[in-house]
Amino acid sequence: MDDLLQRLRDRGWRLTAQRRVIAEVLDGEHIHFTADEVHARAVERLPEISRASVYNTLGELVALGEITEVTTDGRAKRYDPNAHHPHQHLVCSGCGTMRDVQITEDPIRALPEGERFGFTVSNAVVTYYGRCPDCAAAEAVAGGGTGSGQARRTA
Amino acid sequence: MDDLLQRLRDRGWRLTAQRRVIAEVLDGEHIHFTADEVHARAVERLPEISRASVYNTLGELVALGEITEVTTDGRAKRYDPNAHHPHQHLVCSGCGTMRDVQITEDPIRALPEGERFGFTVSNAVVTYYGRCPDCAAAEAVAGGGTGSGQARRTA
DNA sequence: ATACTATATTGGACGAAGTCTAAGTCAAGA
DNA sequence: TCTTGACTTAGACTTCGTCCAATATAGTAT
Ligand SMILES: [Mn+2]
Ligand SMILES: [Mn+2]
Ligand SMILES: [Zn+2]
Ligand SMILES: [Zn+2]
Repeated sequence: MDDLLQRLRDRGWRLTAQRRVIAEVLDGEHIHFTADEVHARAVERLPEISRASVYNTLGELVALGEITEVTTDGRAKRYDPNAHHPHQHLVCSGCGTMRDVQITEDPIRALPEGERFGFTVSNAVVTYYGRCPDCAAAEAVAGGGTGSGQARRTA
Repeated sequence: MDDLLQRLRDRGWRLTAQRRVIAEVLDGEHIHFTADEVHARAVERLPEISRASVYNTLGELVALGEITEVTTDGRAKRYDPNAHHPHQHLVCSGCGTMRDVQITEDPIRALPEGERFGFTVSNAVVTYYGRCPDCAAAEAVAGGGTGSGQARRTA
């Protein structure tokens, strides 16, 4: 975290209060926040921080490879501070909860040459979808209902 | 295609001009359109068709499993008529072109039990990112430039 | 062929997520 | 301490998508 701030300084960043607070939020709980969730937490420490600064800083951190942008479905992007340790995600289609997972195979190896069409393939994103235990339980209680509808939490 | 209309009729759908036209557009070129691209092409055949109907129908077709919704980055969702033949996608990070690809491994098998956290895992989406030959060529011409910037086409 | 009605369509208002800009502020070096 | 270019800010704006009340119509019953 201090190392992060140092790396940023080394890259010529001005260390503003805003950037410091955003770094703190991302460091605190390493979990997948949306930009607005980051903003909400940043405001607690620095009430006048703007949405624009959060978007700017997150975008810059992504460009530097310090955090990762995760898009699941049509919802808001989430920002993943766990960027130096490559991993994939398991997402609950009921409530949106997201967990880091490690897989055993290198997915790039699963793409044969004949399926590359001359592309230079640089990375693969694997996302698993399913029901988390909570949503499964909620469904059981609801008595085999429609299977849809669920308050949308996310971590 | 006619079979699609038949399947819809069998499911109790009213066969309206709008739905017919949307089915035609999706059938014509099997490629990954956004809702607005579908609308633009539908309008050529049925000028008064509304955006709302396109969204409604696409949503219904997805629910029936007749087409698939594809989200790559933060942009508009794309609709994939190639739904009865499961596949993954290879996306050019330069221009956004998207190609269907077949992979050799079942990605779900690459997720160990210990990494499932009690979820019932139902499917995995694998997306490959890279540079298409055109973008690679354009870069070479530009003489090892920044590597960014590129008009965003998509197929 | 006509009437009926549940289902579908429409335009436009609305909303969420994100981008952009012009004016003001401030971190850091001299 | 002064200076200045990098940074921040509020709010307008864009894009993608949803929702609604009013209207039209596919399919069926008569
Ligand atoms: Mn993660
Ligand atoms: Mn496809
Ligand atoms: Zn859940
Ligand atoms: Zn390309």
